[in-house]
Amino acid sequence: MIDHSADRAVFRQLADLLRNSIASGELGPGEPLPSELRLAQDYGISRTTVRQAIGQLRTEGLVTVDRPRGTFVRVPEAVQTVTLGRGERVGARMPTDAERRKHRLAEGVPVLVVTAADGAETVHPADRVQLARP
Amino acid sequence: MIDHSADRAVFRQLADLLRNSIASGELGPGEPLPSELRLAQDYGISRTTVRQAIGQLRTEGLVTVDRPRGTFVRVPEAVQTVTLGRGERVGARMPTDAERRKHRLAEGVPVLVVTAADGAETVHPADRVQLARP
DNA sequence: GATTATTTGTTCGTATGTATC
DNA sequence: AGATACATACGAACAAATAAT
Repeated sequence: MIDHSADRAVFRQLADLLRNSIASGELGPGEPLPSELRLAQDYGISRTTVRQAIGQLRTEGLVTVDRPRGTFVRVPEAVQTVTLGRGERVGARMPTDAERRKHRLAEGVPVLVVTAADGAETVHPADRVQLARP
Repeated sequence: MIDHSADRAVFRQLADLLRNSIASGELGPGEPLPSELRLAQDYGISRTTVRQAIGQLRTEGLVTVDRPRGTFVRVPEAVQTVTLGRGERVGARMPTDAERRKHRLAEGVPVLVVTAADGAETVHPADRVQLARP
């Protein structure tokens, strides 16, 4: 499973394995990942390396951590559709730490930024909002 | 500058300091951050903790790393505006590791996902593309 | 061109804290 | 109370790539 002589870093290899398990449905939404200690023992690597791999998946928005219960495959949020006004433009970026706390955003979730004609910006959590052209 | 007795983790405090320096323009686009070793010495913390702070800024898309030259404040990309087709919807999410490499996306950059009426999805790098309602 | 110094990347180990079961 | 699990922080070592001498 893990190839220590490979070019790709061990933590990236583990992230790939876990990502594939999620993509294939082997690890479904809401299901827990094995604990960090368990993964470390199973693959014969340190807990530090396991945490790097899980950190990768967190930044990708694939898993959420409920400390100290465990790490779980993210469950998709209900998506609300917002209609775009005339002449509005849409961009996306990562929120800052302060924005994350303010809007209670999960890790790895971008924000949609809607810029009105007058330059006013509105921010929407990208895991709960989709924008539609009428 | 750093309060070890504070509630907020040391690496988050350092991330806040650096983020403020960037927001204020004290550290302008393209300018290098002090080296990890330098930051560790200046603030009397370990390099591990410095790396956590910089990792935070990387996931927020504020800095890019050019190894081993250093870590730099990100320079904004030229934005291309794409017009939305009729009935198309727009979402955003973080790219997977594979998508990042495929589209040569920098860290901390989300993708805009345009879903057509027939369900077909198109992906745009959010640092170079803005969507407009005609 | 070769060597050295610098800087980030990866990985290990250890310890302590905190919240949950 | 005790075990479990994630968070934070320290230290150390080596690799790899670039820059400087």
